[in-house]
Amino acid sequence: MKKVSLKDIAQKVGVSTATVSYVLSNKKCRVGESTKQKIREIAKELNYQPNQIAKSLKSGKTFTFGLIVADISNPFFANIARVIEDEAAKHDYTVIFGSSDESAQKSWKLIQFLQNRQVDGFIIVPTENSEEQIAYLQKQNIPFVLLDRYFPQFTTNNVVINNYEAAFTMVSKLVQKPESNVGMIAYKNSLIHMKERIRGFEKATKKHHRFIEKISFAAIDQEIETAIENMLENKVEALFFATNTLAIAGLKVLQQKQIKIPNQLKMASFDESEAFDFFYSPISFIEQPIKNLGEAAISLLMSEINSTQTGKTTKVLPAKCIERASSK
Amino acid sequence: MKKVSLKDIAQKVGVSTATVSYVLSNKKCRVGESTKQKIREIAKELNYQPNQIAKSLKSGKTFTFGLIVADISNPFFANIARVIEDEAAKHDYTVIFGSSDESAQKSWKLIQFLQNRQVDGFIIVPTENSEEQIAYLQKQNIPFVLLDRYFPQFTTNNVVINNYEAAFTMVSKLVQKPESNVGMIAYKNSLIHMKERIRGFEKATKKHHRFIEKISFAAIDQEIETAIENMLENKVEALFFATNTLAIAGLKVLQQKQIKIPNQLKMASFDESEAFDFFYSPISFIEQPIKNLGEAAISLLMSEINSTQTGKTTKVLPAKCIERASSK
DNA sequence: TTGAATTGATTAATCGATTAACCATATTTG
DNA sequence: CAAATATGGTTAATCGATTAATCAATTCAA
Repeated sequence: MKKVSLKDIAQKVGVSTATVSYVLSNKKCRVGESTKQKIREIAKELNYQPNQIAKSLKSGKTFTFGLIVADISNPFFANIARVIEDEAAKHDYTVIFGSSDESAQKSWKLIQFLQNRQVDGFIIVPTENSEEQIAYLQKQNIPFVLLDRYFPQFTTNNVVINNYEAAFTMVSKLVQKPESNVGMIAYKNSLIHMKERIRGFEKATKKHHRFIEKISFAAIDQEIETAIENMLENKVEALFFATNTLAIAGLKVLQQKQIKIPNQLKMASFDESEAFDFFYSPISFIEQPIKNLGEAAISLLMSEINSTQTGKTTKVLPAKCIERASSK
Repeated sequence: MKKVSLKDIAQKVGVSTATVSYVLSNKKCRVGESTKQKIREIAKELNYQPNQIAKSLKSGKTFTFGLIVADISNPFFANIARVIEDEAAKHDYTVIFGSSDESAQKSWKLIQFLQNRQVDGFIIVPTENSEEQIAYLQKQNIPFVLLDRYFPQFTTNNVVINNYEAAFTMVSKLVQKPESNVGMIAYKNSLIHMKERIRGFEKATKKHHRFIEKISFAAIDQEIETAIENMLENKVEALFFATNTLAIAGLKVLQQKQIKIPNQLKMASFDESEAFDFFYSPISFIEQPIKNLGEAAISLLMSEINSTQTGKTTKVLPAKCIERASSK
């Protein structure tokens, strides 16, 4: 069965499509009450649903946002996606999402793909080496907000957390004994959020012997094992993980090696994970304000779209250190 | 800067938009080599990107699927969404998703929303009381596949797991001592997947004293506590959870009450969770073949769209019982 | 040399909804 | 009573890409 269009209603009522359009869109226009009623009646009877594609073509607006995250199957991003979905719905927007897998190439493909579908704006968790993509969006005057990370050299709308302070605070608590060996496991990644987390770690460990291992996103499982082994060889007494994914992978190795936490090794991590709660000694972690992040992103994007703001805004939200058994 | 259209290229080259369209879509049509070259050149220079909205309006196809899951922030659905995204991309389709929160009303809104955006097909995790929605899609001849659950009274394309067998197998292992008290915590939900899981539990506990508590999805945290307390009062020796969400919520209560697993209480659950691995006695669980589920769903949907199949198909995939310390 | 065939490109309709501009009647107003 | 103003609608262009139908100019065959 083909979809019902304005034309079908117009024919059945015996008026032009224009009249039908005026009535159904409640435009203040001169149409007789009886015709109005009849049109509404028939529209309901045929269960008329306006074709948004046609509307979009005419109006140039799709009421759709593109959301590009690193990986939707990562709980952090899935949760953010959920918040963004809900917030967007409040403004009658839908969300189309895609995962970049931290690959600039995939990210670029997604941007083009979504742009061809005329999304009204983007929320992007940018990958390494995606600077030209950001420049492109800027040049095209497409509204967008960067999330979780950004490029300091560009003036863009950003929503991030205070990575440096959060890392500093957490690590300070973790490594109270000076002169001891301490370690951090991070991603091999030049993006600001990672740099800031490392900077926070370094600031907090000035008086320690520190070891930093950098893992590449694409080969976590392989690289994490050697990284952990190196840490153990260096006899670190405290270990800080830059993300939940790294921590989970690391914990698996530590468990295999039967390292007791926190007795043999104290630890803490960025981000949440249900697993952290159920570990025999609950893992200390830095809780990101996911709901606020999503809300801020949509709010910024909306004001960008409605051009209610001049210039660009960077929102820095505070993360919370949750100290538990693993770091004491 | 406005987007580049066929018209812009046509003007710059000095030909009609028709010619440009023929050249850029590689239609076998009589156009001179020199004009072809020039058009391609200018198109590249202006970075022409076809407007998919316009294409869609003309062709009636959007190369977009609508995916409705219960909750994208649930790892099970997030993982499935990821697989579906990747599989769809292989066929050059995008995915628009939404969360129904197990509410038929929200689900209906999403369906209408997505249909107005002319998605070419749906993958739906149906909620309770959404039978009319399924009937509607059938009447409208819209291609769709039901995932995780389905309605036996409708002949539809379904992709599910063998809930009954999986539950039976797992529970059989869990409750080897006959005559003992055993319990199951499920959702208050009449959908087939839940019924089947309960049926499997009942089949495996014929010779036991069994207790079943049913929790409503919207109030897990409140209801799970009393449910667990009831179980403890009834002195159950083994407890089976119908989903990972229930298990996680239940474990939190059990931990509060300092119940030792499996010494005081053996347990197992449906679905995976990272938390299961890190619990002091790793939780036994039923592993769903997420990748296969997503692949099967897209594969069915594609063959429905290309009408390469007659009639409807139900794919039942086997789930795997992973036995670990918690159930021994 | 004239009709047929080939080449290279244009015209115009179409998808569905919107909306400025216009056209009939009917009703007031001066 | 003629001119002005409402009232109730219709026409046609538009958004951008596609494509059947057509046209003009050239080349070829008879």
